[in-house]
Amino acid sequence: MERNIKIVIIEDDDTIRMGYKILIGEEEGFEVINAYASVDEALKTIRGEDPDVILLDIELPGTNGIEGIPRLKKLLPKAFILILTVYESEKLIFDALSNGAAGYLTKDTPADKICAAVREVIKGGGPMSINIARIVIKSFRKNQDSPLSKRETQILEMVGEGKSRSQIARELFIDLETVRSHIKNIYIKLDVNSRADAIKMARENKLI
Amino acid sequence: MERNIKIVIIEDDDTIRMGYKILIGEEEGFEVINAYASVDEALKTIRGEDPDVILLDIELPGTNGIEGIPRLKKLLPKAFILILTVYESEKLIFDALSNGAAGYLTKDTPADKICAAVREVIKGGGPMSINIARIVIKSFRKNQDSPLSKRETQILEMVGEGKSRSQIARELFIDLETVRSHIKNIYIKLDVNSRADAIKMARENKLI
DNA sequence: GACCGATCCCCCGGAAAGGGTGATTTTTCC
DNA sequence: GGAAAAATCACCCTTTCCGGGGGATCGGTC
Repeated sequence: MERNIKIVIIEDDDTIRMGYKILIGEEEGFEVINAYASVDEALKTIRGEDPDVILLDIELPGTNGIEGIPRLKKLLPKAFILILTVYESEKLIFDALSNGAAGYLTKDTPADKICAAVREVIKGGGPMSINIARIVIKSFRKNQDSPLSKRETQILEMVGEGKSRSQIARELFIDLETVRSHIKNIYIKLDVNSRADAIKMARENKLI
Repeated sequence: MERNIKIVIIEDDDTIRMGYKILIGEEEGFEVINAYASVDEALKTIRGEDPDVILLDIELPGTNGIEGIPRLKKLLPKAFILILTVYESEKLIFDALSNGAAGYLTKDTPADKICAAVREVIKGGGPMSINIARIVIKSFRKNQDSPLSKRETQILEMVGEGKSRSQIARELFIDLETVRSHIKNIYIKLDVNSRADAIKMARENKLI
């Protein structure tokens, strides 16, 4: 028989915290070794508990969940952090994942699905709630009706890589003046007059 | 009773194509209205078939799946495209999703899971195989042990937004010369000597 | 005391950026 | 087949920026 999966819960709402603790603890193969009401509290003693997975809320008193991720990771580099929250904003999801969260679940997830996600994360997966996956996929999607032509898009991408006009000209085997023309047209279409503004506008509208 | 979900399969391997066609067709509520061996073939007649979901392979003769996505989307803007492939490279996943794919499944997915993914996609979800979700999440993650200091990272991010030294200086309320020093130090640490190379290096290593 | 990070200062020359105004050719679309 | 859009190249101009070199100071940290 395999060792139980050790879980720590960090969640400020008493009812929810205790609910999860009981529900997940009942599951075969899981062991909830502790449940904290804040990251700050957890940081004091969590090291010795050496959990496999940390279920982490985002809205917390003191250090919030997003900021908590790197701190927890520092203490427990091998632990997986699973975000468990009501928030579904693109920015929070992005911040959580770039800070090192291994998965992102919303709070409407039933206990058995949470356990499935925990198992998945241990196997190297990246569990996400359905609606989160939708947002993540959407964040990749380019705007299908861009005002820019293919060539313009391509050149703007290169501008976004920090390349100079002459570098772009060399790489595309076209004249420096041609690159200039394209960039000028891009500026007109996006109604900007600098590289920085063009990049910003393009990223905001997912043109690149 | 609800209308059946209309599916078109585009897959070049005869065996796999027929297999999916039969297995998915058997499922309650699904109707496989056609199965093509290539995108080019499909583009000719798929419009009239008006499918709800297109299951699309990537490796195909002629137009490949990635290039096929925008073309299919153009004919059928309301259809969802689900990638079904053996490939798990970050670039392909990224390209597929940015071209407008609604989900990404690997070919080890059993037929009933494919059907579940189809239902999910129609409800606005973004189904992904477990291993794909892992790669997607990993693509967000920043390098936790960057050689750059916080300030340097911040400035490099701004460089990546196409901002000039003086613009960065203004926004951070520091001297132009200070920005210079930071950028010089970034160049030394990353062993580069231009903005473009610094951005490239930083993105490749997920420092920004 | 040594080291790093953040801040600021000076030199230099060449390259790059952006604005204006044009042209030609090829592609695409109806 | 003809109009529109896209892609290509040209030359005018001024201002700014870039990267390389050399420094200094101050406050932490180890």
